[in-house]
Amino acid sequence: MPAPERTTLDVIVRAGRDLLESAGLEGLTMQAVADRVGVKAPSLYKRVRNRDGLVTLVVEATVLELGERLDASVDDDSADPRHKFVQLARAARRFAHAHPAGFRLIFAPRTDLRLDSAELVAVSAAVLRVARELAGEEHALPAARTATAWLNGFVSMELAGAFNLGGDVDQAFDYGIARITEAIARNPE
Amino acid sequence: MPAPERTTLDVIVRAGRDLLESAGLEGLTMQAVADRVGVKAPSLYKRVRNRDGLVTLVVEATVLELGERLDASVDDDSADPRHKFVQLARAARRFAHAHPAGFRLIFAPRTDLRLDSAELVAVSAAVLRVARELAGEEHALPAARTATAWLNGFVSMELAGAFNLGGDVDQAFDYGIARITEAIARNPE
DNA sequence: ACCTGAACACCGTTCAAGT
DNA sequence: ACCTGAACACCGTTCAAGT
Repeated sequence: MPAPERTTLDVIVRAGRDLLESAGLEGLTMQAVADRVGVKAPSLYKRVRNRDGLVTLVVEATVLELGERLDASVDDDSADPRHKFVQLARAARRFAHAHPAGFRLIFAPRTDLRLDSAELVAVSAAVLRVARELAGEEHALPAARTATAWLNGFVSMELAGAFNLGGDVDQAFDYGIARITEAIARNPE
Repeated sequence: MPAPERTTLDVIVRAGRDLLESAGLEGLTMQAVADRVGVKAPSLYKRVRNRDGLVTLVVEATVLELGERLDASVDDDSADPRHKFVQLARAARRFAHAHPAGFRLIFAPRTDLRLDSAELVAVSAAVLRVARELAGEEHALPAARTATAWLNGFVSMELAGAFNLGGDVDQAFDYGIARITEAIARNPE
């Protein structure tokens, strides 16, 4: 009486992420996930506590991938922290465009859903490193927070369509990067 | 064969806003709203197209109130645009703390829900006015966008608990205001 | 040890029937 | 003209029964 495993937690989370992007959070149903992975809905409860648990796993996977993308985006050889900061910001925005629903969920979590601090640290690592170069050791944390807040705010407003009123959004983004960089840099010139 | 009106659209929207804050978006159900206003769920469809329509009305009412609060927060007699900006930012944050779920919904809208530009203009009016004083006529729009993005980002991160890692959040907010003001002001000194 | 069908509670929505 | 009960489709979740 063995029992063939007909799916995997990884496959389930992958299906969840795909559904989130293609059908929104409300389209991420247990039945839809089950269909995708070729199983009946009740079977999912063998790998996942419940729907909220699955959503949490989806968000965590998204945060982890974002962290990797950010890490990979900075050119460590560069001596110009301003340029590194631009690279970081552009990479984050690119990720948000590629995974809008997942990105939104990171900072607009459902009431009950709370991110592990480990994951948050993972995303902040790259930002903190560049912020340290840019603002100096003792201002690194507030500088990183200010930059992250602006970036998150800009992108979520963009995704929400709040910039429809005219003007080139790419240009507005670059303007914002320049201003924020200047604001947090040690010696703006 | 008349028909006594047993509720009002206003009462329904009010109930929706209360439920949103006390029970979250998923607690804002047609049945819960119906219970609150003393009617059965199907009757709500006389005043509201469907649940999404109700949520839209709730968000619009929230945006309108935020706009009023922002307008009321700036001291028009003051000659110091920097101070006006601080007042604006603090008022927005106060509003977000008082209506966290509603505030989140403004810039993290559901997929299908789109804000009327009229409402967006209402909120931005006060911000644009101060931005004009601060950054000059031709930089007013990008300055207002940069400031709004930071503010929205800071508050949503705060509401999401992303600042738990230590440090005084009030202090971080004031630090951020100062930096952003400096970044968008015409003549930072 | 995993999978499924059946069942339950709950939700959004429609509609015929009441007043 | 508004209100309601009944009904339907859909969802999350549990659990006994299969292999």
